[in-house]
Amino acid sequence: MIDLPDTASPLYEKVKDYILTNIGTGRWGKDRKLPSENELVASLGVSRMTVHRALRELTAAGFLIRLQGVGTFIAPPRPQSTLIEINNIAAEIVERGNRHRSEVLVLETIMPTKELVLSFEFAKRVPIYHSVVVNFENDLPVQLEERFVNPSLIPDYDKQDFTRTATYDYLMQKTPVTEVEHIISAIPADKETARHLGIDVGSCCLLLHRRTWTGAVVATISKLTYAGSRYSLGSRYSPSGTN
Amino acid sequence: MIDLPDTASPLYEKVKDYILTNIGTGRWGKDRKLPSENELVASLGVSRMTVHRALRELTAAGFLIRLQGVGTFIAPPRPQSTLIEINNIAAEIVERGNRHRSEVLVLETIMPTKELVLSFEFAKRVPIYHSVVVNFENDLPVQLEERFVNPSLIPDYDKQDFTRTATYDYLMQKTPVTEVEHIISAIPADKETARHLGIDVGSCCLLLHRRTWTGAVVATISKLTYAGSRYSLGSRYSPSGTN
DNA sequence: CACGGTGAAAAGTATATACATGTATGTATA
DNA sequence: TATACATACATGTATATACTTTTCACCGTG
Repeated sequence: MIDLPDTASPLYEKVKDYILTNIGTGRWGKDRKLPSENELVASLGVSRMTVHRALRELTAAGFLIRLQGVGTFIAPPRPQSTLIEINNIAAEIVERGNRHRSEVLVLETIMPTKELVLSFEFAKRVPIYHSVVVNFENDLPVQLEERFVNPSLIPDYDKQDFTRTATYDYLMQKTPVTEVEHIISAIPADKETARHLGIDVGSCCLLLHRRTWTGAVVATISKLTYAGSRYSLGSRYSPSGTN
Repeated sequence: MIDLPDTASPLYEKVKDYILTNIGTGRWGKDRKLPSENELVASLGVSRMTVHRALRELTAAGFLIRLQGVGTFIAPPRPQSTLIEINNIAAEIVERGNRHRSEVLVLETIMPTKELVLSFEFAKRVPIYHSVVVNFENDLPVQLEERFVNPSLIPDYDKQDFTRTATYDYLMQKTPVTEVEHIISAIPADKETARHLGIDVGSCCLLLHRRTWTGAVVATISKLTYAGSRYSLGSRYSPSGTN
């Protein structure tokens, strides 16, 4: 029977520490397989639920991998995935020390097209909010922002003054985002877009398509068009939080 | 008694969804206080441990704040930064079930231009590796990849066969990346690019500029050009790992 | 040898129960 | 009036138990 330290911290934390220490010192490093829950129960003298909680939290934190029916293993060092951060354009502009202004072209309630109903994953056709806003950086239009908003999650969207609060800020304030989908592509500007952004028809634009979820419900669908010559999405990122 | 959806997901997940939805729709938004565990037990007809697990996980994910003896509250909205994951193009193509092939156009050692010396943050001018590769998805060229590589970190870059190993894979294997910088923009294809990607001069392309660091040293500089009509960067992301 | 069944072992989920600990509030007493 | 105590209620932790789901190894049969 192994003794856990006699500190004030809760038992499952002690178990977590015990496991992390054993991983760190390589005691289980051989085939990278940990003792089973029941073995830990026997060797540590705590209940299975407590061991389970410790293992579950370490798994959520990325230290372990668990396979039902097989066992618990030390996770391989994190596979590299490089990330890009997409920020609130209003905040970005202000952060660069420039002036942000927006112009509301459309703010209305519409019946969604069949496509939109599908994108929203609606069971039936219900009215949604629709807004089109142009964002300016120092009086130069840089982004055309079209949004479709689920009224069941954000009820008063159509009554806001988006020349004062950015649409993004309002949405973030109103509903928690649990999931985000992004698609970035490059497209030539159509007549409408060109007019609003003050660029030539056919010139290159960045198109950022975004869907956000709150729980299982699609909250917003956005089409953000950036004048390619005036804007780029940038980020600097430390994969493993080394800072 | 409230009915939870009759899906396959475990009960605590349904409870989490139920709570997130109620937060999203603002049903509890008034004083931002949630029903107590015991109230949820009564209204949902599940055990307290199950409710507790749901609440604990949502708290860990940053949606809730809990105070012992007081109650559970909706957390203030986080400063949201949405992330896009940029993957290895070869792996992405294979994952879609398509065939990946690459053609090496250039693989050489060069003296860097003054601009590159600055980008690499070199103190003096030293030779670097330079490669240009076209990546094909089912024999359709989708990405033109130009890389400049720091030889002090990746010594044998110029001796590799990049029709077999993707440049990305080789680099990731050779040196740990501690930091990544990305800039995405939309540009018209120049003559050279158009020729390699088999598209018209002036048609829209996604340009992804990337620098990677190993410690304080710039390891690679890449210029990835995607045919705008054939490729888009996509991602789906859960801000706080709620899944 | 190939195939399928069967059971053991592992993690996953759900519940009932108990007690611990922290907070707010109301009440009795000095 | 002010302090101390009792109490109710909130979340936090720990256990015992039971059942489910998945995987794997073993074994017998064709």
